[in-house]
Amino acid sequence: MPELPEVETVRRALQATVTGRTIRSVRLSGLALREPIPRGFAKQVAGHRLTAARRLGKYLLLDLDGGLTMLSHLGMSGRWLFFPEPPSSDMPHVHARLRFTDGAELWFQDPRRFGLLRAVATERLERDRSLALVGVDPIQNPPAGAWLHARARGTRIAVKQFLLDQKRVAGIGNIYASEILHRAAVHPRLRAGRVPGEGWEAIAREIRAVLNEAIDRNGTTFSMYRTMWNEPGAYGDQLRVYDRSGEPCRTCGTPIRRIVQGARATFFCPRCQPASPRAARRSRGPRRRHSTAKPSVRQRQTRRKATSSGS
DNA sequence: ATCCTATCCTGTAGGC
DNA sequence: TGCCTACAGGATAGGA
Repeated sequence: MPELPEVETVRRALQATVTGRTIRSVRLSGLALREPIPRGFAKQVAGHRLTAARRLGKYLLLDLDGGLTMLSHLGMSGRWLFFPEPPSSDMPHVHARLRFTDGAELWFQDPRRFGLLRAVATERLERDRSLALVGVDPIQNPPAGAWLHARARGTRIAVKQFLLDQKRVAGIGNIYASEILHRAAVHPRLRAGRVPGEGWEAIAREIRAVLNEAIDRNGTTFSMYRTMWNEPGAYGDQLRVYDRSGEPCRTCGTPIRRIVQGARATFFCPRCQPASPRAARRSRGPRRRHSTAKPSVRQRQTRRKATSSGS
């Protein structure tokens, strides 16, 4: 569920609320997530104060004093929930409850249990078996088009799959991969090794633009994602292709198509994202979104709607 | 080495 | 209404 913008939204909320608080005690559900929460977790973190909330790709890093870091991943359905005063009624699928010395609580809820929660010595984070596999973070360290181009040389996987691989660029998931490729005008099935340099320049540009715009809107709520304040993300209105199968492309009106790649849905516009570079050159003439001086009526409406509906 | 498939789990939407 | 199936924002072990 949560991709980089959703995780960043959660990180900011955690940074603003739980840093400075000291953990008094921890209760665990005992159910395994992606892997079991380690037995000693509660004892490790109890008594320590949260000093910072960081993020790497889709991983959240909650630093504690004393050189310890809580490493968490939200998987498909994970949420961190903060309660200044914890509710008396129980909630389902809560796997960890951190109680602070002031009575506030932080809960980790995860119905599908694909998430992750463990404590790692801060100085050993780079060697953590999960984090060690995480590639560059596109917000902290935006990859240049040439860098992506070089990384893609010789690889035969589709460019959509390339963007989903967390070992290269970390944080892009299934929604934003489709969105980035549409805005970059690159067909998702193109082999990454065959995407031309100008394609990678466009992809690099749109990775930054899409992720930053999504962060500005607190992410996308497709079905279950909520911010830590239980509010939906507002980027949903901005989606150009994701989950819009059959609906008109917001750029050219052509019906959006849904295909399956690696058992995941991909959405794209067959006209804006031609299957071959040759076809791309052929069709580039009539509609040049990025070079027209005047935004289209539709673009202006979208912009106005976005600014007026912002929280 | 690289790439692909299946798998973990629950909730929900849509078809009948 | 209820039952059934398909699918969902992720990561990864293991096989090809």
